[in-house]
Amino acid sequence: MPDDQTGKTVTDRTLQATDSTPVVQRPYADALSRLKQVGLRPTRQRMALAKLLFDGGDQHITAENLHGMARKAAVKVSLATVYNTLHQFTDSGLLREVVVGPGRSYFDTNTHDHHHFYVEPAGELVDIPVDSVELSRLPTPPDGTVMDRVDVIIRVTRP
Amino acid sequence: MPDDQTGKTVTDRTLQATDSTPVVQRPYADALSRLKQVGLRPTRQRMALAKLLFDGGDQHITAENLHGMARKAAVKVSLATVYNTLHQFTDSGLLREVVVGPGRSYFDTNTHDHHHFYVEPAGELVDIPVDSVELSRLPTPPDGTVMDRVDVIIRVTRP
DNA sequence: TCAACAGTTTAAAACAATTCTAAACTGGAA
DNA sequence: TTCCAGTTTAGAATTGTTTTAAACTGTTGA
Ligand SMILES: [Mn+2]
Ligand SMILES: [Mn+2]
Ligand SMILES: [Zn+2]
Ligand SMILES: [Zn+2]
Repeated sequence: MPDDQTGKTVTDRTLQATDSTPVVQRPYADALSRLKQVGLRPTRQRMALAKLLFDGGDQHITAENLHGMARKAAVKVSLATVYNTLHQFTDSGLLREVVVGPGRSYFDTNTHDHHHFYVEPAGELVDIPVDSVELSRLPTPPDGTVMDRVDVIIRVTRP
Repeated sequence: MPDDQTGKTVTDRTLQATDSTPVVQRPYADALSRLKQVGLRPTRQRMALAKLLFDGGDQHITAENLHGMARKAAVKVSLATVYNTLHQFTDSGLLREVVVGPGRSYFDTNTHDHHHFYVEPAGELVDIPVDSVELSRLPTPPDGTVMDRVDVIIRVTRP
């Protein structure tokens, strides 16, 4: 049986994640299972990016930002691949894209229904728990269209 | 007394707007008064752009779009000035900027409190009257920040 | 086991939207 | 009129993203 990069098998790490640091564990298994889930080949680059994205808590990240994280983690991946991957992940529901400004788009690892504060001029996104916004009464979409999703962005500043 | 382009004075047209085509009238006076209101010099370019923007009903327009309208109307103005002007108008409250996608930003002549449908992939913005969305319960902004405005964008598609 | 091929990655160029620069111009005060 | 701060402009630069076409690699099935 051929080794992967670490020499550890997937199932090993999956089954032993019982105690300590509960938030992040089984990074390899998690990344792999996510890719399998959506039918994307687990290539070296996608695995590495998936780990960077999904290990640890939710994050709001830009393409450049993720590319920088990859460099720091000594993962060799081109910016084009970072963009490809982010879009593939978004299209398959692993990520959500949040647009806050012209030429400023974040990818959100939290795909649950929730909204955002956008802190200017810092350019920082902060989650709003879904139950702290109540959106009663929504309008009927224009004829011939169907509602895809509702984005609420609350722009805030530091005075 | 020197004529303006049309040979009509401002006050003339202001006072006679009583009947017919009620939506658009006194274009010159309107543009001028808006500029005065916010303390921007009524230059040839700003006046022309103000007319294009504020004559007629509310519109959602891009910079390129407005530049194109200016060309058609035989107004000589550079794209840089169009951008400058749109931002000055936005900063002084004459316009509102609506960001719908990375690298896609619209300027809205309707500055009242209202929301938007964004029709994809056409890239078309449609107003939602404010009273057809009810946003009960808003969250408290993060510490040290103050709420600037709430944007609701409902993304819809034609299936 | 390995050839074959579809899927993937990549450097580099291209692109689109926007901003910057530095020089020319102009509205309006004095 | 003169003068100057404010304005406009062509063109270059920047930013974020997409495209291209060639090289590479995971997976499959002989
Ligand atoms: Mn996208
Ligand atoms: Mn702007
Ligand atoms: Zn989020
Ligand atoms: Zn609008």
